[in-house]
Amino acid sequence: MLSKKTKYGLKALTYLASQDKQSPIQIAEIAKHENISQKFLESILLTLRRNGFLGSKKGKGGGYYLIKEPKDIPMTAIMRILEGPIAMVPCVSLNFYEKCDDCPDENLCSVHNLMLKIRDSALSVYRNTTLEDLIQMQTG
Amino acid sequence: MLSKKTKYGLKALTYLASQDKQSPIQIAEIAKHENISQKFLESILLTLRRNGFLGSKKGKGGGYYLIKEPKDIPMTAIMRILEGPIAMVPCVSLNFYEKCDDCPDENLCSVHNLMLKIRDSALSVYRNTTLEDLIQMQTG
DNA sequence: TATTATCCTATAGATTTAATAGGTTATACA
DNA sequence: TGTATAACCTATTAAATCTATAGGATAATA
Repeated sequence: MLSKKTKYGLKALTYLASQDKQSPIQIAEIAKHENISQKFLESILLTLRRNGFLGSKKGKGGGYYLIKEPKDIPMTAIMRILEGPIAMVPCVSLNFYEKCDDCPDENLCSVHNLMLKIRDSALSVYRNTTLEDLIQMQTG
Repeated sequence: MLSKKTKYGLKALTYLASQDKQSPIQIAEIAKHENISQKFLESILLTLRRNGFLGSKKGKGGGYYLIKEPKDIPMTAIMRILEGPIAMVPCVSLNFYEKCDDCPDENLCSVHNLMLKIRDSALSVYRNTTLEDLIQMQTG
């Protein structure tokens, strides 16, 4: 299951990316528009800022804004920050690898090899999809 | 994340499918061979039996055995029973569809459309992989 | 009738997720 | 300079889910 955190984060990023003006957008506006708990969204946007996706400005007229061009933000990066590993098991994860406690030999593990395929299939989607593509999907 | 339940279930099925003899295999043997808690595995095999994948026999010489040919058991079926929906969000699920509370229009939701692609990519793997293929993967 | 092994329900413990609380800090502007 | 605004930050709670275990009931074998 995709976590609400990731879902809301993606929606917020899409909303920010689809704005014409480059002035900051308030959390409250995004939360209202996307039907998200404002406090929860607050913590999500904070994470995205700390990881270099968003900039922010405090006080009146403040809010959040994208730091990079939507076309330069691949889904792989966003997913890894919000959702964690793209792989379904740590033993096939590129960025979060961990050996299984059971399983003496990964190469002989049927689950390992199946999940390798699943990982690759997901990667091929995420690697070829940027935030800009997400906006396209939205409108068409 | 793939649940332990699914992981263990897949390992058990692979183990059963890779046996030469057609006599029942005891839970204890599978659990030992695959380093799985026997009681936990018990409940998993029970689920698989109730869903028509396994047959069982009680008493001495009893155990579990496959009902169908490994080549006739697609991963889609196993995953849906053990792990639940293949889709990461209910709104793109073929077998477990649910509308999102937020989201007035699915077609305009970027998350929806992204997860549609992810679902399709996973489906293409699961649909083209049977239990027999899992054994092949196992041996290299 | 004793032994074996599955069957079945309930429940406990652990972990993760989702959301809230409550205040702090920085900025704008009158 | 003071007030309103809006992000910043940590901690905590509430709910859900996952993992595992307990303890006996049932059926088959010999």
